Amino acid sequence: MFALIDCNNFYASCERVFRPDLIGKPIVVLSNNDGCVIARSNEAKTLGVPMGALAFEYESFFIQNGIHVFSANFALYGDMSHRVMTILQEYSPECEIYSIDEAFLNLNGFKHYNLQEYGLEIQKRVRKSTGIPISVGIAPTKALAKLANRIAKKYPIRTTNSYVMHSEEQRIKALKWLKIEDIWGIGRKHSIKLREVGVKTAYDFTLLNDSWVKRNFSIVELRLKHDLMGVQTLKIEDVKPKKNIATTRSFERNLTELKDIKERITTFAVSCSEKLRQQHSVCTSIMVFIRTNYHREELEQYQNNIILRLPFPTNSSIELAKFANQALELIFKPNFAYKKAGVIIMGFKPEDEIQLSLFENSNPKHHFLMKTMDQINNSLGQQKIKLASQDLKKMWKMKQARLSPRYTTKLSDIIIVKC
DNA sequence: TCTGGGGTCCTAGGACCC
DNA sequence: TCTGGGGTCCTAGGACCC
Repeated sequence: MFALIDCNNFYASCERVFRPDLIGKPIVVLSNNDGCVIARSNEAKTLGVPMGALAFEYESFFIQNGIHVFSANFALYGDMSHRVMTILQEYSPECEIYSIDEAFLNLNGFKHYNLQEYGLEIQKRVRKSTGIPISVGIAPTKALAKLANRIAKKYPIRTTNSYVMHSEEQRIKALKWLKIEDIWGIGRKHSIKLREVGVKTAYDFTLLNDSWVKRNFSIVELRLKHDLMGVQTLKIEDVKPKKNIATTRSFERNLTELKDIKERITTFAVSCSEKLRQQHSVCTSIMVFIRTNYHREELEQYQNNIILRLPFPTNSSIELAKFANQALELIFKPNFAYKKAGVIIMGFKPEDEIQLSLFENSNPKHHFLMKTMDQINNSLGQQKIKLASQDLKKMWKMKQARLSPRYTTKLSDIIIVKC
């Protein structure tokens, strides 16, 4: 059996942990730049706030309905996630952290356990230790555990969100209940295509012919089908080093000047480099993109991207910033109002297996310089040391009007308890 | 005024090899 | 009229996830 554990309304729940006065009250969390809603508490969902609701459109709705609004506080959510995951790892030798708020546990070999009670125990423990409410779905395969979790959320039993799918009858009933577009791994495009051939539920999907599924979709959907049929096809995955690393942002205002965008691109490249060094890799290609605001159709639009193959593999912030700026100059066109840009690095290799080139190589001094920079930034706080071409005056600030404190990661923000 | 950010995997097709 | 057979590697684009 597998368990899928999912934190309920994770970002909203994180905010509530440190604001117990908001228990039972509606909460929404906004995206970067306070643009749109990316998380909602159950109360906010009930009031009818949709996912992705535009903050400026809903401003008065929030006020009228007493909805508490937060800017995204990823420092807090990342740390809370780490705490939850650390606990979950105690409950199985094999744990896959699937996303910031979800994990699979392998429960094969737990057949003498009462899994219903085990699920409840995990739930209680996470709640007690972190304050985060979770849902637990337990079933014979990963895809079915996803489904069991959905049932657990939808039909809580006396305020507990835990469901175990033991029997074949339960499996069939659940599959008949699950709409095709709600299957994990079947998105919008696929569900439209499936509905066209009369497949309305997950159960219908499992009745399809294998080769038809493979031919019309791919091996991924075929594996999913088998997993839904109760045949363990998807396995617990190990953490793998990333294959791409991206830093992309919308700007809080339009940028037209090359020098302004250069500064942003430099900062994005530095951020990518830091993540790259953390996983001890070097990269061989870099992509830079820029775009105008595609939501504003009345303005003249332009977007472009370019991939540079680097003359040598590197993870130096200095070198990657330089290449990123070269790339930018190749695609930048004046007289456009740019709204978003990004840097994506690709083609990773382990940093201790670099193939040296006869002609040009990464500056060996950078290795030590970067190590020192990372150490300083890790101990004294991010961005304490920057490249001079970055924004030294802190001109750029994301719009984060309603940011909560970093309760768990910043010394001055830790709450004080008086007793 | 205002619209997020970061990932993965698969496939078809092209270029190349013998 | 008619044009082999068997491979590998790479990439862009499209689907999906949170």
